[in-house]
Amino acid sequence: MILRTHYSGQIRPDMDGSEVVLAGHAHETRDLGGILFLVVRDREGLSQVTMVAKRTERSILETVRGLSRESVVSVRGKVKAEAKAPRGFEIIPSSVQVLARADSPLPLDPTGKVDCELDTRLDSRFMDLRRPASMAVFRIESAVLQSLRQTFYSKGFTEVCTPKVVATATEGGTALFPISYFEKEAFLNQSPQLYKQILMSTGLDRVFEIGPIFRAEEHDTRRHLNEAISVDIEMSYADHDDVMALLESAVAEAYRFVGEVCQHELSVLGLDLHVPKTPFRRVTYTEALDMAREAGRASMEWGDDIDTETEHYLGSTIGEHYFLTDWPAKVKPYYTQPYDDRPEVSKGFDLMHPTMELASGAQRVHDYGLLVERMKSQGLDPDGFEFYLKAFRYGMPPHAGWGLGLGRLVQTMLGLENIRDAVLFPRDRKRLVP
RNA sequence: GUCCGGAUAGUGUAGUGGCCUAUCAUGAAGCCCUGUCGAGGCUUCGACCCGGGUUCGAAUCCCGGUCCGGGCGCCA
Repeated sequence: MILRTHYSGQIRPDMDGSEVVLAGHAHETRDLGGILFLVVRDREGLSQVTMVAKRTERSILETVRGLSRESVVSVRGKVKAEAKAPRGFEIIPSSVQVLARADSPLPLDPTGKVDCELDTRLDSRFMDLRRPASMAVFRIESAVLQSLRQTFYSKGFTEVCTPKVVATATEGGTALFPISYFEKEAFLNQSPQLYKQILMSTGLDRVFEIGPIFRAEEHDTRRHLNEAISVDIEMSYADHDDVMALLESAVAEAYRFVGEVCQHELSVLGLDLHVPKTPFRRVTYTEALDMAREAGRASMEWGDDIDTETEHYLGSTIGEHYFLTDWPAKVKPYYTQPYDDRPEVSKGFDLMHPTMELASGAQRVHDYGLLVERMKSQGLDPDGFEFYLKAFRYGMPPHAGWGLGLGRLVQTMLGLENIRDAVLFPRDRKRLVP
């Protein structure tokens, strides 16, 4: 049984006369009485199947007339070049099989004739993804992942998988999800940070991980989720400048690659992708604060975290990707390396899109004594971190790294209003299903 | 968490106290139609988030709840 020989995108008018088998969803049928059209949709597009009533087998006509929208069909037939047909060809069927019948009414309209709200779409995500514009986002996301992996492998990185179930909640200030782990208390990990760093003491030197992170924060915005995919790297014998260079080239290359391999998806979305120019502008925290103050847009003191209003002002002023560097040490985590000559300033950085933060990273503290001291000064108890600190006592190379939010990268690349559009099955404060 | 806005057929919407037996589109069922491509024409079906209150009368006003959207906060 052959259920498909060609996708829609592979059929062309010059295949006139050849037999093909299409399979997909019944996008719509148009019955004009004497002539009947069935439009079959697969992941590459639409194909029209044409049946002239007088010249078509009765059983085929009955099957197609009884077809509910979105039923799954397999159509065997001959390609006929036809100027009157969409895309210049149509299929004259010799058989039409219904592989699965769809119920009616549908939870939303995949043809796009009637709008639907994000919440409705997410409730029936399987059906939403039949809309070409929704599917295109995730085929592009896949290309972004492929590109990022290619970049990392080409630079000598090893892909790793670190645990998502962890024992300690003392990693930092963010809220973690507690879970039951046999007789013990455990948590879902908020970041692979500590494990990436432990791996730097092994001599593996360059690692990356693409995996989920979990944050139990009550945030409820169009750029936050409680489960996200983080693209994380850690690199030995490198400083913050080295990993910023890697980050900007990885991001720019992802844009370039998507533009090359996702032309169909980009045209479905009506986008003309602009590859950001590297190197990205570097703006120090102090410069950013001065810019905002001069414009009367900031009431912050040096040392405060940058608030959303200031972040948006900077983004709209700068207008392209940029790095925010040289953050006050006290607003960055304990593992962020301070400058030798001015310890109140750190080698931490954020990668910013004009609309939001995409990534944050730093050169890390690799000196055991300094790390313990920094932990204590941020109110953490080093005893809870023994599994981590141990790796710093037996020869830890200097290293640096970053974590990049995949959803935000795709969201900003495609100009999506809500990060939920860029995640197949988003998890937020309210949504746990599907 | 907080502020602002919202919730009407399966979906998307109109409707600011009586004109609502609730609009339109899409959909579904049926009929007509040989080139549709958001096909067209005709008929039919299908809805006011939940609970209280005000009023002669509530989809509409008030209170509480639930859910949704946006801003901010939170996000080492």
